[in-house]
Amino acid sequence: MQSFDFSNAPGHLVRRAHQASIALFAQELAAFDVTAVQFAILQTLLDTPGADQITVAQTVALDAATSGSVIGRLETRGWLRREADAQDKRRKLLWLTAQGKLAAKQMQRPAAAVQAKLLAALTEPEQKQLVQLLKKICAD
Amino acid sequence: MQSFDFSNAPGHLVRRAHQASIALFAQELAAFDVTAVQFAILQTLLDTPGADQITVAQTVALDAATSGSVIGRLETRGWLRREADAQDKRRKLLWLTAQGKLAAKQMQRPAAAVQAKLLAALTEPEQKQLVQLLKKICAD
DNA sequence: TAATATTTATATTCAATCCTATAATTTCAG
DNA sequence: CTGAAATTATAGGATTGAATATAAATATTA
Repeated sequence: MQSFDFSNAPGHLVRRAHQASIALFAQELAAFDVTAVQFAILQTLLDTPGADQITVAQTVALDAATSGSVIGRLETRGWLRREADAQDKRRKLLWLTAQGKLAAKQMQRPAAAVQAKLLAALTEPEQKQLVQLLKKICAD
Repeated sequence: MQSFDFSNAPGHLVRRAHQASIALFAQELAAFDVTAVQFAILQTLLDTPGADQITVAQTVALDAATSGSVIGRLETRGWLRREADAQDKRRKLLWLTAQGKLAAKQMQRPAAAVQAKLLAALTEPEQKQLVQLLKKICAD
């Protein structure tokens, strides 16, 4: 009945790949009860301690509102703390707690396993190509 | 500080690609105020009128709970109606309304434009390859 | 046939996501 | 310097998404 073939549409495939990625992440990191986005924020703060929320949001590709709520959950969890910037009182700077640092490092191995499993159906060169193609369409 | 390089992680790139896809969809189909998932359900019902919710959910890759709520919104919108199955009273069968059919068909052109724009940064062969690779990792 | 298991739909809960609006600051222009 | 514009954080609302629990109906098995 001439409907749109969304099963081959890249938008639909990307959505399904995202679903698979999220499910794998939850499975592999069940012990931490952490999401992929939370993990990304923790890794960012491992790299750049004291960053402000906006910078972290840009780094992990989130809008300010979303990053605020996710960071709030990480704070409640005791993995990071927010501190007002003395220079610019609008800003809140973010620091991992000791537990946050430890957890963030322990998550790295299972997070790498997620990536491997997500691409398990592809050959080595296909894996590299997929990453390159995705980077191209994600380039701002 | 030896953090995880999520900027090249396929899981993160897939999430960003999904974000881009959703944003493009909202932009190109602003006149319809419809989401990609809602669109997929409408196209499915264009193809298989009278399908039940579970079948539709599987077709568009949604769990039953989510499809139920999305379908409820489409019903409120007047684009489809739910009808109890006389044979199996657990089931509700789905049918597009006249307006639903019309809208679903009018959405096809802008939805195709979304796919084209999503892949605009890629060459023709790259586009085909990305779709093939995504299909591989999405294969159940 | 009766008890059990499965299927379907829905409600609830939580997280992620974005949008808009608002408040508080800071910066910039006149 | 003062008023306008931009920035940062947060609140509220809506949608997508999954998990869980429950209710209703059907199917299967003993």
